[in-house]
Amino acid sequence: MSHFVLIDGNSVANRAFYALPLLSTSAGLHTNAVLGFTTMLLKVLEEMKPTHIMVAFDAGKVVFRHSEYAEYKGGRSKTPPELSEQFPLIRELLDAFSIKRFELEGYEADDIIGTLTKQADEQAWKTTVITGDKDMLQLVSEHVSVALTRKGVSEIELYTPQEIHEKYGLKPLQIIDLKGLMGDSSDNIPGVPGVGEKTALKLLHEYGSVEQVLENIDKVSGKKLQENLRENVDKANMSKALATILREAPVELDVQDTGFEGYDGVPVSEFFKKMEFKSLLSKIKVAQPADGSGQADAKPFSFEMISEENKVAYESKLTSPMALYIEMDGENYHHAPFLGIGLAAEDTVMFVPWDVAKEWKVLCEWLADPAKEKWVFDGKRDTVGIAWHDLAIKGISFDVYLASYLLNATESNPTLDSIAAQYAQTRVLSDEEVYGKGAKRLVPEMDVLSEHVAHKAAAIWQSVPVLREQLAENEMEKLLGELEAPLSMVLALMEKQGVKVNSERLVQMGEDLDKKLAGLTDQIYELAGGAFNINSPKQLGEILFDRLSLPVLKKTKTGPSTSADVLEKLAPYHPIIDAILTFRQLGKLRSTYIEGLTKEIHTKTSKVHTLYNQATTATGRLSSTDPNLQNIPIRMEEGRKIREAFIPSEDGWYMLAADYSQIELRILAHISQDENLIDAFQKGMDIHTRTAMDVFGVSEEEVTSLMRRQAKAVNFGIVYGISDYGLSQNLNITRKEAGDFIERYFDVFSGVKRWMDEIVQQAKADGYVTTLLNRRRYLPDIRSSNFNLRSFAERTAMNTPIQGTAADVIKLAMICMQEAIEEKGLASRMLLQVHDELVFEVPENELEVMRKLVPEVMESALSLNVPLKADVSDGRTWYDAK
DNA sequence: TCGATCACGC
DNA sequence: CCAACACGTGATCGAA
Repeated sequence: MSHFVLIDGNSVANRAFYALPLLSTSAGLHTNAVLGFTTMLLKVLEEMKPTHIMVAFDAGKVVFRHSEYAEYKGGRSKTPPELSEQFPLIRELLDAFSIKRFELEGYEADDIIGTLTKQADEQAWKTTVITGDKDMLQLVSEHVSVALTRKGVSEIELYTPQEIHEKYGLKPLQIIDLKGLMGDSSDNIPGVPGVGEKTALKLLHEYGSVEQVLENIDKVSGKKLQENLRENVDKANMSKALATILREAPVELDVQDTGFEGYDGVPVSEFFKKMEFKSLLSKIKVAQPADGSGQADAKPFSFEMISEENKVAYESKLTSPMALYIEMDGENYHHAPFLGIGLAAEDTVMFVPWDVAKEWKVLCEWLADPAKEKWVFDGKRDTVGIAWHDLAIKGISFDVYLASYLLNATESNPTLDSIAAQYAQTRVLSDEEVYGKGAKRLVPEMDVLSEHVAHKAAAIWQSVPVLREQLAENEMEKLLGELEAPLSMVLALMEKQGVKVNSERLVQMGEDLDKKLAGLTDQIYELAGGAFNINSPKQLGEILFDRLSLPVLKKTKTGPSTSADVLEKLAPYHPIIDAILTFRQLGKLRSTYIEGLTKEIHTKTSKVHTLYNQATTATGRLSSTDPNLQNIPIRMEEGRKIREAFIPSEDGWYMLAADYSQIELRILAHISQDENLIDAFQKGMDIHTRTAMDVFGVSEEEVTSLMRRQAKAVNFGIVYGISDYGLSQNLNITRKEAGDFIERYFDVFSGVKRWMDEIVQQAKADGYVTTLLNRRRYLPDIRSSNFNLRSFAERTAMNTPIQGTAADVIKLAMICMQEAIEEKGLASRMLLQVHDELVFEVPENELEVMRKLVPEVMESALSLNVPLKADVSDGRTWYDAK
């Protein structure tokens, strides 16, 4: 059966460009859009097996729509040169595959595709359109499906009439009416003001089309909506016309001419070599000459299995550099048993079962030899894991895990299989494929296991040169070599060291909580007039809003909201509310912080050994799990008491904590160069009071506590990049009032405003933003037509340089601090990092030194044009270090 | 098993 | 009144 595939070339290339990091060849040719396009194309060929295929491109400057609406696509910033230069390459790609491409002067790809799908539809051909543009959903019919690219271009979502009905409750052609009503900012289609997707769908479900809605304006509910519709009849009609894809373009191409019978591997692999798509080369089938001379491309994978008997013969193979991977059974390397070690270099791949490895003296010495360079995936994991076996690894010279994270921080927690797919020729199975998941997880037989681990080591070996090149391209070698890599070794020490926990204290607090919770439960049942599960938002909602008839202030997807901010507003209505709030608070303490923490106490050490994840966050911060030691309560006194259970691991020692004061705002002052903000910090003022003075135009004495609180919330919003809506929720004021606050803030701190405008512009041009140390975050949604996605990306553009630079600074401080401790021969140990705070355990005789040294090191980690400030305190427990 | 809701930190 | 709440982790519920 025939299958006709039509690709919207411009749309797919655009999506690919913004979804992938800006890669380039050694000659400096940008290739990310080409790579994304190729990935999509290979996937389509493999999964859809088209018999006919064609790619359409936009052509010419004067699109016929311009004559109808001069502003059409006016809001769109111009294509960046890094992308435009890739279009000729994409054409070359298609020629290599012998795939027909088509463009028509003055028409968009949409219209070409619209016309051809109509032809295909008339002949009842099975047809699929590949695009990133939702407008194209209007082309869907019995024979025509539209596949929308998602997550950039790596995944596709297929739409038939059924799917469109399920998702929107509309027929395909009504997609045009939807756009007519709601508009599309990316194409500058105006739509009707005040009408978004929700309202538009409601109107269409009721009336069916733009025309019908306009005929029945009087019946539409909502005065403002009626008014908007009445005033914008022309706009609505015009928008619908603009959104309509032409299906009668003068296309002189017969569908029959697009036949496709597979591609010739030779020109394709030539093209891939030119693009330096090393990982794709292995995926294409090059026809094998009958004499077998083409074997070079299909070298089978092989590796050496090391045993007690043969190990001596491989001693000489332990070279430098060499890729190393330690396979463990489980995620938590503080406990996970070791299974084996994979090793790889240019001409060797080996697997050493752990039982053999741990008794192989030459290998253990090689591991501990700092002169023998190791390339690894997550060196912290290896270092800590092997330390639990009283062995050591030294000489880690490249970590593909950290490198891959720096190249694309939005893909959090890179896995080795995904790294291999991007940067190596060897395919690595995901651990889930090898072990199974959940209850079915099982360590496989040795033959499967050894091959899996060997693949991992080989993939690391192959990835390193590619990653190095890309890091150099992005100027990130120093960020990796001087920040993340040394930091991973500092974190390894902290994790292995662990923090001592007073479990008796936890037990005692748990018992107190149990009593209080039992009392509260009785009280709540009494007030509610019956027993129910207080932990169930659903059941709680029924009690509050049905039985007690309290007003519903906010709804979630599943029913009325019972979150703390809502309950606080309901507190005056009924005494049960306060009891529930307290119950929630104490319940959280019990389950997460008493029970959860107790479970994580290591039996041998009586300590908790957290896992710091160095490659998870989009901003460059660390995160902490098992247990999470970055969210131990502090704001409420009852919760704060949990910190009494965190104690020094040696008798007579102290806990010492130091935190940066307002580090994000200081960084904002530095990068925005705002004179007012710089002045505030240089004078050492309380920043929230100063903000209140400036925003409200009053003197220091006139700042009320309300004014300071509001100024603090505005500063909070600036630092965290929240919207005016977010600020209004925080302060419990209207969105307009919140907007006014922000406006007044920007009047006073005009340098901040200027910087924020610039950074958004820059993000739109580059597709990413950077921190002071050149950490990078891609913002694929920055030019999205979806208001929410775009606004979010814009706030991220403003927030990430601030939060990310703060992360850079404390990471630097940690490296310097560890160096200082070692250099001065101190016994004190760094234990924790909580984003802007460092916690140490310190012997009494080092207290004086550390009280001075820690803030000094933190404050001088990076030199800015405002001073950095760190406050230090100490005590017998973490609680007392306040 | 997994999404939704809630709550803790910075 | 388009819709929406930075960055994380973890516990619990209840529908599949």
